[in-house]
Amino acid sequence: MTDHAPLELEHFLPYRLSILSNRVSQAIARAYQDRFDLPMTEWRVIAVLARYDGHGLSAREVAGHTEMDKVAVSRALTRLVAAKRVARRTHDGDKRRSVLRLTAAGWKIHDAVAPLARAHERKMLAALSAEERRALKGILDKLAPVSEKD
Amino acid sequence: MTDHAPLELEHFLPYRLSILSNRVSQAIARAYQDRFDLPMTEWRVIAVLARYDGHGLSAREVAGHTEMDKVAVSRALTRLVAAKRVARRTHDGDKRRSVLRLTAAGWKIHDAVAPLARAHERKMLAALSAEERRALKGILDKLAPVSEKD
DNA sequence: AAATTATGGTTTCATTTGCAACCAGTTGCA
DNA sequence: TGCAACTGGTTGCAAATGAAACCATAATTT
Repeated sequence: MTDHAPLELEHFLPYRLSILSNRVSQAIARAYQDRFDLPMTEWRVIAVLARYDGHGLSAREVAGHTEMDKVAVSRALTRLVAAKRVARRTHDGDKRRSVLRLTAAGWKIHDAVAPLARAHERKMLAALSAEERRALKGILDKLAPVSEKD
Repeated sequence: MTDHAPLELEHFLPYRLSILSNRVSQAIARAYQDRFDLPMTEWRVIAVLARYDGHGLSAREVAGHTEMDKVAVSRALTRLVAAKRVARRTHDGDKRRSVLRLTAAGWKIHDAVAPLARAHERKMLAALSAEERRALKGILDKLAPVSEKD
């Protein structure tokens, strides 16, 4: 019998990362979905519109800040606009661009969900020591570029 | 103007985790897919069958080890068996259970892909210092339980 | 200024994924 | 035994995701 050097999945970094991330995302996604009928994608759009309030971001810019592709953003916006959580106007100088802003309803969702999100993060971080928390930040900073698209 | 305390997505742990994991997974997935017509799910099945060689695992057991749900495993197996990468027999004492084994072709794939996987992991780890690598393991160990299903 | 190329955004279609219902076989128990 | 509850695995259907084609407008080239 040859030595096949089988890979031990449960110690394989990309695998562990994927499992962890999927579990976390799914838990959060379900929470938002159940309480606000708000899929993750839409939450992310709301989050960046809140963050860059007053800038009147375009869909392209939202895509940049959320790391979503433009199709996903477009679909999220369709629903958000329909639900009147986001107001979409057309850019004055460029009729292709949209100009996006949270409505009052959008802000309300944001203000309700943001603390939930933070609580979730805190719960995760609570499992770690202070050094581990610091280390994790550094690690993520270093790994992010490695995984970048060419 | 009220204080809306907007959430900064790019510093939000679950978000960062999700972005990182998705990028990594997708890069790897594409590599396997392109070279071996092997989706991640099927690779995972192969990996655990290789790991528990000789045990004649059932689909249920594969699901357990891969953290995939049984439907995903079933579908992956359909293709793997069709491609003769996995041999499926029926358990002697229990006709519901399948007994799964890698075929020679399955092993060949495994032996080709495993080093690729390891190389990918090495590339990630290379971005980190020795302490960071150690820290990361510990962090993943601690975070995994937090995210567990109830 | 007409023709080309590029950009913001949407639509379409094919594939993937998740969930519930389902089928077959097994176990527990009256 | 015979019936209910359970388990391994598959199927079918609906929603999520991704890639390419597409439309309208803008910028660039000649």
